[in-house]
Amino acid sequence: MNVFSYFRTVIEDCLTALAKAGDLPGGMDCSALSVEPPRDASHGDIATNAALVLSKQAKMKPRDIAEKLAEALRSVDAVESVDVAGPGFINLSISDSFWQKQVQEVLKAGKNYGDSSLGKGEKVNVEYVSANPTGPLHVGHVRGAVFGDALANLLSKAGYEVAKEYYINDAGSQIDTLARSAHLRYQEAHGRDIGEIPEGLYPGDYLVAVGEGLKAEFGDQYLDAPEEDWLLKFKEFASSAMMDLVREDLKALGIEQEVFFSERTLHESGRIGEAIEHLRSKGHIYEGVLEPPKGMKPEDWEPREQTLFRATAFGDDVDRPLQKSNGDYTYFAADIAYHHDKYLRGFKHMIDIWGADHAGYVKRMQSAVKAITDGGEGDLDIRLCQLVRLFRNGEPFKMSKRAGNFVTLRDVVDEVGPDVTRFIMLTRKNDAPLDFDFAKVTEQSKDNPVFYVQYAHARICSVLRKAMEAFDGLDTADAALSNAKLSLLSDASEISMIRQMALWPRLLESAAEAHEPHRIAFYLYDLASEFHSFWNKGNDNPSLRFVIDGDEELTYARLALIRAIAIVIASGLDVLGVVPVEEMR
RNA sequence: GCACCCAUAGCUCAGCUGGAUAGAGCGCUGCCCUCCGAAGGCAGAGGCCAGAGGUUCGAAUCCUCUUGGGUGCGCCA
Repeated sequence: MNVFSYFRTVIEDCLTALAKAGDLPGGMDCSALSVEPPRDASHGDIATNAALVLSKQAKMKPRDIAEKLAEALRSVDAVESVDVAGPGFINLSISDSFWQKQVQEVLKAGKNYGDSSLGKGEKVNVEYVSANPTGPLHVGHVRGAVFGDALANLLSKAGYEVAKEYYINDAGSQIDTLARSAHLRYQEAHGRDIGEIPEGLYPGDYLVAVGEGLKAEFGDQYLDAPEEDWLLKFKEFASSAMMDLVREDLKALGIEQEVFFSERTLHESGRIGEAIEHLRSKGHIYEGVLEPPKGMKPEDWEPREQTLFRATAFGDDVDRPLQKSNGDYTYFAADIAYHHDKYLRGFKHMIDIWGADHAGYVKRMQSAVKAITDGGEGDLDIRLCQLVRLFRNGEPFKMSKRAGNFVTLRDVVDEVGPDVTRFIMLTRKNDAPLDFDFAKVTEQSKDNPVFYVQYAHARICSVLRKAMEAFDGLDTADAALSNAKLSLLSDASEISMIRQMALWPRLLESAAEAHEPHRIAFYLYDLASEFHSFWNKGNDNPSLRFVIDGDEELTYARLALIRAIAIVIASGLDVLGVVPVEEMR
């Protein structure tokens, strides 16, 4: 149950009742009305701005509305007290018994607690990573990968039908380069000395295995053959080998996308031309000449007539070319066809995750989606992920791309593990740069949020184990715990912990709406913090410990409480794709 | 030149889509603990939310301008 939407309906019911009694006008628009936890705990549990928002419509002073509404709310069962504050806020204090009941709600719902129907089962396509298949994923891909995956999980928990997708950029000149690099390794596999890898080819030794594979596949038939004989075959072989690498890398991070969409197939099937014709039929395509960008003059710029998409009609700054001078389609043209395809597959909502260096591309893609979907009903949100800066013990990490020894995704995951990697990547807003220190992220201390959250979960598991030792035959299954005598949970810090826990459904929804999975990481930190602080109280005051010798009833109620906390932590970690641990090592 | 992103405590960052006296961690100061309920605890100081206007009951949040950083700018993907 979402406590806040519950009280929203309570408040709206009161307004309706007041309207019926003639104390307020009826049929008022309540859409701007908010029901939320007040920032300051001294303002009670729940605050609403109802009186302020309705003042104009009702043609009454906010305080007057507030007094009437407050009076009505006082007779609501779960409401302990009501007061009107400031310009007309209404603050509600909720009874302990209402909060205690939330523990039971969580235990009964389990991991499904907080799941929302916000998305109404609508389809959303989340596309992320989408790197060129020219080598293993490097560290720059990690953040987008984690972000996209967590966002997809988040949306699916919020009631959307989510597809996780990867667009394979296997049509460009990089793939030619890949094939040529592979050909070199193919020669090497036949025992030839290839010397230094020439400038412009990929030097990475991950291609050695590809060379071996090509040898096994084709023998020596292409050793001295002209490029046109083998280029196509080598492209296919190498890029598919690279995609296997990519998939393995992603799997190491716990990511498994269900659709891998090849750009090349768009070119081969004529789909790009179809998409352009579709746009042309709507009048969004023309042949024209672009102005050179002002302020910076490309050296080799010369006016040229080309096929242009009228992006300016959909919010972009300039119209965008769809064909290169050699007749090939531009990357953008293929991307239009790709997004058109997503739309035709039933995705009205699309989300792309890109690196921040592609920011300049956002407007044109969004305008294309508007243009190519019926009545502009498709919506494309593009989330940009900023750089990750690597450190070791505070020292910036040097890497040389030229030597091919860049830091790979696998380097990171192998060293710190997928859970730490994923959590840390989500401890910052996606559009803010992030520092990643190999030493700090694995440190077992309060300063490390991953540890702090995991530790809370592990501590709870350890308390449960301990309780089973202390009380013979104790049933710690959730179903049994939900029958605990929860009214015993009356200490202020117990209620405060429940309050924090009950924020989860609301937080999940707002994070989903905002497409901001990082909020979950911050929430989990706060929830863990509530738990740790209660734990610490038990150090000074033994009566606040979880396991109380000789008082099975109280122990049981506290077990129910912390078990519910553990469920919410695990549930949140699930969204982030992090496995909750049962003990620290 | 143009577009987009960013600017919050000394540092690193949150801030629930416009709510009340702006929060956390680190660092700093002062107390407490040395307990395996180990991988510390409690409290305190610290702010013109870059600056200036505007929108309204109400702005860190929305709009405009300025300053200062980042990214990108026709046939790369």
